[in-house]
Amino acid sequence: MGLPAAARTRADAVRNRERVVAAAAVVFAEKGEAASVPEIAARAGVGKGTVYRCFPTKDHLVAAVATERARWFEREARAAAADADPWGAFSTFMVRVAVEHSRDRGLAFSMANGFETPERLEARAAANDALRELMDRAIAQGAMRPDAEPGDLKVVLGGIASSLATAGERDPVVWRRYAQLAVDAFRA
Amino acid sequence: MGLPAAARTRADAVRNRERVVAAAAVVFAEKGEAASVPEIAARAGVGKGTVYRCFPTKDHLVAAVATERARWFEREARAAAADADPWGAFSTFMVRVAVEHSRDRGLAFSMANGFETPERLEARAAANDALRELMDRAIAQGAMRPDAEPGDLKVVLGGIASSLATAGERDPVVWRRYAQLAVDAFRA
Amino acid sequence: MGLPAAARTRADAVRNRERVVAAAAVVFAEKGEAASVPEIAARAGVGKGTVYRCFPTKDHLVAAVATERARWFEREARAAAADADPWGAFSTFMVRVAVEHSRDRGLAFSMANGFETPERLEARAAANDALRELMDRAIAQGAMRPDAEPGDLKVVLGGIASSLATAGERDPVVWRRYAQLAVDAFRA
Amino acid sequence: MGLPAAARTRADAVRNRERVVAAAAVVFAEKGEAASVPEIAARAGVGKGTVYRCFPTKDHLVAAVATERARWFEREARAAAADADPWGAFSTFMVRVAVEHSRDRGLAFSMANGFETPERLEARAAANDALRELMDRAIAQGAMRPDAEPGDLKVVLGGIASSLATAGERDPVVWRRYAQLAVDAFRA
DNA sequence: TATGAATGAGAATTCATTCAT
DNA sequence: CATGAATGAATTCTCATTCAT
Repeated sequence: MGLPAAARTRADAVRNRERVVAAAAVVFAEKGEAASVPEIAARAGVGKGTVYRCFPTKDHLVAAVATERARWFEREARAAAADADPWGAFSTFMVRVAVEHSRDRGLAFSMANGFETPERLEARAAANDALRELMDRAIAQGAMRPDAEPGDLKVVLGGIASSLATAGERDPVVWRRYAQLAVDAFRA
Repeated sequence: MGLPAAARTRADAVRNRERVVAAAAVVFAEKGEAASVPEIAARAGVGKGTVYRCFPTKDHLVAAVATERARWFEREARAAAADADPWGAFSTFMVRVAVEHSRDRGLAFSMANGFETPERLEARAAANDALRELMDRAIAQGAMRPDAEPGDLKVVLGGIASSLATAGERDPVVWRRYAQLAVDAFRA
Repeated sequence: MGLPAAARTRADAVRNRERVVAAAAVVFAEKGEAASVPEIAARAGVGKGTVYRCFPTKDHLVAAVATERARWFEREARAAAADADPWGAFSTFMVRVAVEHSRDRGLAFSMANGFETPERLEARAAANDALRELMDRAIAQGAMRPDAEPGDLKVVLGGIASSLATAGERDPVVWRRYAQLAVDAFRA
Repeated sequence: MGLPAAARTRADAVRNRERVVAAAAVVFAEKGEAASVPEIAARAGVGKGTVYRCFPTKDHLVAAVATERARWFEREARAAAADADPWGAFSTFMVRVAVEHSRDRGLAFSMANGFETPERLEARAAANDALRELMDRAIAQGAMRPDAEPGDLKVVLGGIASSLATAGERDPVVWRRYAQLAVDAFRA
């Protein structure tokens, strides 16, 4: 009873899709651009074919990872916005993102590569909006330089992330330090 | 003529080595990680075998390019140090490095990859010293945050570079803007 | 309603089988050897599993298409036999078959490939008989070479068909020309 | 002394190239379109890479086989032209070609597939010229239908060949019979 | 010593076929 | 039964590296 056959079958498929995306995130984190589909499939515990069933192309898989990341990014921005102090909110957000980067070396890679699917564009736009709100408040407060833009943050923080990720830095303390450096770059 | 055979041979070898490194720099600049040994050899006008005679591995070749870059980095730092104003010197240096990055897509790549040869380590150390001098003067002047270190610069600027390089940004004006952002991160 | 469950089910199965064969014929006609099971299933509006329920192997499906073709072949031969003039009947038949080939790129393929099922053998034998009758009358009339056999026709016409099909020739006028050439090969 | 280094090295390469083409001809003869590069390489006793070194694409390899065939075709036509009787020459040529087909099942395939390289086009044009001469003489003699063209022969004979090849017919007697049938199709 | 031919591991991708739902 | 998700063998092609000439 309950669900139609199609929906039930999908439970499995969706679960596999998620496993593939998760495995891809891990492998990208470890190998960067050199990650191969066979390895991702192996890590996910599925056959290569399954990966290609979910994602027509490797780039689509990268895009899926990136989309997931953009959504997480937005959630963090919205959560940070709860802070009453605009500059504090921004600062907190940056540090949180940096620390997450220290946990997932693939974050930087996946955010910079892959096919631009509609979902990805949408997720990115939403994240951008959330971030802009965060920044606009800090600018209105007078704490942030008036010409700052969300894109700047992606370049500066994303760059730092890829730099530390490449260097293999895993200590969150270090990441925090650089997040602060990045935050300072946005001071009024 | 005048020279003994051995000397002539060695002269040839050195010249070949240089040609290969130069060609590699160009190809890495154009193709980034996707540069292949055959293409580098062709650009250098030598056979693949010659490349492998000079460098046991592709990674050693990357290291040679990176070494060259580190030396250039040092030269730039020493040149900037000529400026009487410490903070101005630092700022100039950053912008120059950033603009060079905008011209050479392979710079970020070669600085982050490849085997760590002794020459490379040495060149890196020398560049580091030059940079530290630049920064120490700015700190003494009171313009730069006291806890800044050369490594920070590599993370911040190198990160921005890899970020912009990945995005395919070629406009030096944009690079300059981000260089300034990076400079500001070091303000006292 | 009125019918017992088993009968209804079987009716469904038969209908599915027909849909699959029809779809396969269309897809073979369009793509030739490159036709894939997924595409055939999609065109038939059924799942891949259903195709494999009807036909244990892709080759069995090809055989089914070929069987259909053999039956059509027989019908054409019988229809042509209605012509009072034996040689005219033969000639008409050849041209009709050739023109059909020009419309269906998969005809030559399906007639030359696939598993040899009993139905297929039977259909082929029936077609052969019909053709032999057509030819025997032409031989008796004295218009056709006495040693001609149905198999000859398959070689000559089928060969021309595969030749033109491979070349991608779609103009029925051209096919007609070659049909005439083939007919002449059988002149007494 | 004697040859420059480049020419000497090439002796090996040329020999390999020929081995690859020969192996390809054999494998195409056996498997038709289904022939794979790894199998061809194995048969030639070389690595896959060597095949791709000689031929940038599988289609280029097919083209090389076809080019070889076209040259052989021309030689046969020129040889047959030595016969004083035009119709006899034509007839002899057809039979010879047919019998060769009976020995090499890949002939038909390779003549109908693959990339159109300049060499191939040239070889084909030359074969065409030789054939046209043969046919023009037979037409002038009054033995051949005046509208016959070299292209017709390719369709008719090539078609018969692919038909017999597909059927796996290896008996030269049978091929001769069909060659005669084909010849008759060109009678005035 | 320089060359580039040869090699083969490995990557992306497709598709016939099986099987859990 | 029907479905389509999963599988993995096979294919084409690339490229770092070795080695005969």
